[in-house]
Amino acid sequence: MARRTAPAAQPSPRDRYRAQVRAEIKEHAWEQIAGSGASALSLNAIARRMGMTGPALYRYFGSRDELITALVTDAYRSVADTCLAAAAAPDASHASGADRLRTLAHALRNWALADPHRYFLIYGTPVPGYHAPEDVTLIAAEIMAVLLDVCAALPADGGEAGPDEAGFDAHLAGHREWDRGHPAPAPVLRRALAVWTRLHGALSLELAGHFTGMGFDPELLFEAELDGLVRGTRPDGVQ
Amino acid sequence: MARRTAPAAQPSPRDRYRAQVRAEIKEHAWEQIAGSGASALSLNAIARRMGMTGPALYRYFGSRDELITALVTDAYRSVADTCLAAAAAPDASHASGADRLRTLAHALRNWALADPHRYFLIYGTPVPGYHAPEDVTLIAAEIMAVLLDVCAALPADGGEAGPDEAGFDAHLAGHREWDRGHPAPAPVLRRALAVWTRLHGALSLELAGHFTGMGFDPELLFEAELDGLVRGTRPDGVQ
DNA sequence: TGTACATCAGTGAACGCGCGTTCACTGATGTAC
DNA sequence: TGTACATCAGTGAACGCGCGTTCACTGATGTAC
Repeated sequence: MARRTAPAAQPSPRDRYRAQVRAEIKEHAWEQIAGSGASALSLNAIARRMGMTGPALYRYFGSRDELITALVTDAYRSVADTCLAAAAAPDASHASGADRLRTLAHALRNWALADPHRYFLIYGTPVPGYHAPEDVTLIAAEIMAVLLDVCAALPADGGEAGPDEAGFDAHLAGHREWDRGHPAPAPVLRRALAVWTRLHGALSLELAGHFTGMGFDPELLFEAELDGLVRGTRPDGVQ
Repeated sequence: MARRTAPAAQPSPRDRYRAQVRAEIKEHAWEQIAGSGASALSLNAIARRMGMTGPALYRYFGSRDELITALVTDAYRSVADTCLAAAAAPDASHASGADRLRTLAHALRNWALADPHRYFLIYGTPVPGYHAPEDVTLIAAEIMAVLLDVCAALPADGGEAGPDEAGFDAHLAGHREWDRGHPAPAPVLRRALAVWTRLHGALSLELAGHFTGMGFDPELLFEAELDGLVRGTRPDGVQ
């Protein structure tokens, strides 16, 4: 009983080594993705770079797909942790909703800029034939929950919505299973979705290089969009 | 002189055949991209599907990269033509700026939904190591020009901009080489960029399947975002 | 209208390459008594 | 403390596969006189 044969027991040196090699494999995988994209990920190439032979990697990952799944899951975990940390920053409790949203957005942008390929592995072109495991949908829900919390803390949007905005609010009121029981009213849900899609829109075009050669600073565009989101669609919403 | 040896002369039967086979190769290429993604594009596989041998394709495309370039260029041309046609619709001259923007946005969405892989080939994860030819930057400029025209025709945004929005306007006023001489003031440039990034944000997340399982209708989200763009950031802007 | 020639689409063999994955194995590390 | 055994990381050979690309060629199509 105290023999530490239980699966969650203290890690043995061998376990420690395994975890370390697994991590090293993933690091090399990220480097390779950065250089040649996710679909060009090659186990043999990774092994070569690590001074090992290809088959050795099968001790650590059952297949190429399993490795990709681990990378995707790690990426999701990383962005979710980044968002959670930003929303729970030391001064978050004293901060206004607007400041919290700004902090969250900046954290997301910095995360994306730190490793664009990691961002695209999640939010970019879907890898054909690849289906994400269920874990990531849970992590994605964590991100949505944080986003909803922050948006709920924003000052209410005082002005009236446009017809299609109001229509979407009405629709959301009846299709909000995804909010996992969050008490926010439909306009807040819509605002959270707007935060997601607008920040992604500006960020992904920037990362993909669509603004290069246009001359303006993508960061300022991001800030301007964020400004609009913080202030709400109507100026009355300004606190 | 009249011997039609000039390059732009009437197409001979052989030229016609060449063009037809080239088109057929590209069609099969698109099918393959739809199934396995752009990076898995294989000349041999295309040839097989066409009942030919691999080397035969080298009569039509000098290399795999040349084929991809042709696909990218075609995709850009197609989306640009779609936008141009939408902006120049028969009733466009009588239509309000708001209606023209709606028409343009809907045309873009339909174009994207008709072939998501084509959309992602342009706006998705950059193909690593691939650099687009200069043609496409010219086509991209055409798209921006249409967008600027339509946005310039919108009723002015009556309300005052937020600090970061105003800051970006000031920045744009000094970094507008990309507008190719369009006379619109900076706020219009900003609005055009917002149209681009917001529609792309909603559209790309929808196409990538990030909304599946959330229960709401992505089209209504698109409409709501479009609503906000048409009405401007301030309600005073409503015509 | 008919013949000689040039053009060029497509073939088949071959090149070297890298891939994912399996399998039987060696040898080092850790465990049990 | 020492010996016998089990575990397991990593190797090397092999599997079948598909890839992009080249090359010399065949045979049909079109052109010129």
